[in-house]
Amino acid sequence: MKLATFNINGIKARIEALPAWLAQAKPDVVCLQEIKSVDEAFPHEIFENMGFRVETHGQKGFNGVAILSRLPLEDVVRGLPGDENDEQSRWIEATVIGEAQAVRVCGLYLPNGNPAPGPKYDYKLAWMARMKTRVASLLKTEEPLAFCGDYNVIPQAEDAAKPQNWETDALFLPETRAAFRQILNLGLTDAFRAVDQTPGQYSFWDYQAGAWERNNGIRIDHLLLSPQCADLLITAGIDKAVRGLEKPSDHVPVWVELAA
DNA sequence: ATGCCATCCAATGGATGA
Repeated sequence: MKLATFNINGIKARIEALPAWLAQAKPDVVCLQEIKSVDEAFPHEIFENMGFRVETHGQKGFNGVAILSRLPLEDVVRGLPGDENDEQSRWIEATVIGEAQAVRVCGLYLPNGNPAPGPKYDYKLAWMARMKTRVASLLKTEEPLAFCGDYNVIPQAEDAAKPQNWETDALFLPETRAAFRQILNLGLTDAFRAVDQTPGQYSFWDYQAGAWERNNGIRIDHLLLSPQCADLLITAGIDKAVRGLEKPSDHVPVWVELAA
């Protein structure tokens, strides 16, 4: 099973680039973030005609996540449990029935958190604490789990071209990285780092200031795997070239191949 | 660099993003 995550920065704006990447990369399952669409307005048919089931958890204007899958999906959950007052659409789960193995796939769009300190940063840290609780709960099932999405976390200095520029940013503050490590330390594996320890591998380049041309990027899109899922890991990669194509998102797809 | 660009919603500008 090829499983990918891709922050598309608006489904309407990516209505040509996303199908083009799907046709080329041929993933079986894709977690999308920032669809920036309500469920009713999401263009299901385009993807259904390509053989994908479509499950969305949308919101007007911003945020919004979705799962596209060529494989059967069961038990879809929308929204991160733990705060019934949270109106933001940032979490969707489904069990993907692979040929050899079912995998519980969680697609997530972790809050940005800037400016820090402030209420947006408080929301980010609270969201991460809720995610930790959800991960711990799912780990008890001992089924293969994959947590895929835009984490808005730069895990290490080697994951940024200019780490000094991010020292006071919500994506790289020590408290952010500590909260990310707390989730990892439940027993998750950063799939990309399991297969590639090379510094300077990025998944986001800002639209501004020629960030792409200067390779001024950061690695913030991650697939974290539970122990039973990490045992299925064959390989992982980042589709960097997508950033240089026509009308790109500011993020590129990150993917894993699983023996599932 | 104080958002330089991009997207969305709504309306010729504001909010948001990382």
